[in-house]
Amino acid sequence: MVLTITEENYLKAIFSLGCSGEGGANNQSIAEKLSINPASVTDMLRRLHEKKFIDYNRADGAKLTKEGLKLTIKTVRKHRLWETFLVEKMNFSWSEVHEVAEQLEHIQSDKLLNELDKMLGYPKFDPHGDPIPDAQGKMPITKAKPLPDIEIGRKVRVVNVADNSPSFLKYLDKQEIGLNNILVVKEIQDFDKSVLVELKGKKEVFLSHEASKKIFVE
Amino acid sequence: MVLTITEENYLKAIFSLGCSGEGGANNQSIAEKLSINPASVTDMLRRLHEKKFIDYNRADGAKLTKEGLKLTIKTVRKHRLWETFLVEKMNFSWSEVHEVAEQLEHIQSDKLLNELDKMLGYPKFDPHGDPIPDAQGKMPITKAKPLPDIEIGRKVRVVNVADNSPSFLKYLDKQEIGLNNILVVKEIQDFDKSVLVELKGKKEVFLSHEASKKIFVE
DNA sequence: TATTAAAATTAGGTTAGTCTAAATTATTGT
DNA sequence: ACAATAATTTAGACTAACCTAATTTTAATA
Repeated sequence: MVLTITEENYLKAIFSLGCSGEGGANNQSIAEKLSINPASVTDMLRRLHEKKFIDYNRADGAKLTKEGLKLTIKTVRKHRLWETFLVEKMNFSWSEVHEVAEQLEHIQSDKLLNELDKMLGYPKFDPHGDPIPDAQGKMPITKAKPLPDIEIGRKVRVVNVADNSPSFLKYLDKQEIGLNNILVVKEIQDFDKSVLVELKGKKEVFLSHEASKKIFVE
Repeated sequence: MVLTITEENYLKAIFSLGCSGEGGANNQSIAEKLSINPASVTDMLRRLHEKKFIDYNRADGAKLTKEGLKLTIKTVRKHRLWETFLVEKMNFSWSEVHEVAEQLEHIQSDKLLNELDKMLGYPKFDPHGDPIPDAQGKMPITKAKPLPDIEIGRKVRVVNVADNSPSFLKYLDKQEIGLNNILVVKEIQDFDKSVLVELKGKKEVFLSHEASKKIFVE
């Protein structure tokens, strides 16, 4: 029941690929996510299958088993609690936390995890608006939608961003778009689907279609 | 300049063996400290020597170079700051921190380390009374002595314990001996060198010679 | 249906870190 | 000084994770 750090990272990759889509994760997408060669993935998938953490076949790809899912959700919980800690207690910005949390998520101590949760006031969402599973593995659910799906003229609140890379987050910082900001969708351009939004103080900015798809609002 | 976790652990072992004694650390003592086979140590010492982190020869054993010392002190700093964090902020007892700190000390983030230091108020000693190197690598120095070296009748304060194992620390907890406790040395028994000390509230306890050697007072 | 392209796997190799067993080198007591 | 003992090193092998190159399998298309 004890996973290596590498195994944890594979399961996380399979989890995140499985979430945002159709069936399971295929060999190639996992390889890409972990920045390794597809050939290297095969072996590990076999191992994870033997250990009963995933179901795997060529047709459906890799999918987490119940046991695999449980372990992975715990890793996700750790990752997101640590990110919250870094922002709330250690003066990190949301664009700085990911890399460090990738390390911290592998620390093994249930007591530390529980104390962290308590210290932070049992948060439900991390600094990017991603849901934090509770100690039982339950995730809060929201009905957030990506910005391009919002009707023109509606006033909405940013609740989640679907890309935690420093480059994207720093771009949002520059545009003065942050979690819980209120904004109004003014126009969607026909030719490139870019979105014009009004921020507080009447300031208006254009967001590319690519960027706007990653901004979830309510 | 980037060390693997294993390399960091070797350097820490060499450091701690070099501190409490004569010349350098020999093959066998390192193996014992790391709970591995002496034959496995040889290779790594060669590697660390090649990378200029240690000087090594059969006569003098392994000694850290300036560069090796610098890196090791940083690891020690991290370990002790994390231990302090766990006790001060996360409700850990001094007998619970070591194992988790062994994991946390390998986290790589200068910002996190500095913020940790700041959050804790730049502590000079960890929960076992061990000195915490500052950001420049400087260690506070104390003139603490082991309990058996104290004259009968003197009133002293516990400032450090030289064994961080849970078993020893829990034993001290049972005896109600903790950091900063005031105690009076009443007697040293001839036949087994055990020490009789008076705690606050006039309570008296016997400490074996083994135990008393590990308790440092001022 | 046969060919081509894409995806997955196999084969063989590498590095870090470990092991056991055997061989070598030092140390030490008489 | 020399045998016994202790410490170290070498040799050879293992596992986890990765790689590249070649091959096989599956899917897509003319």
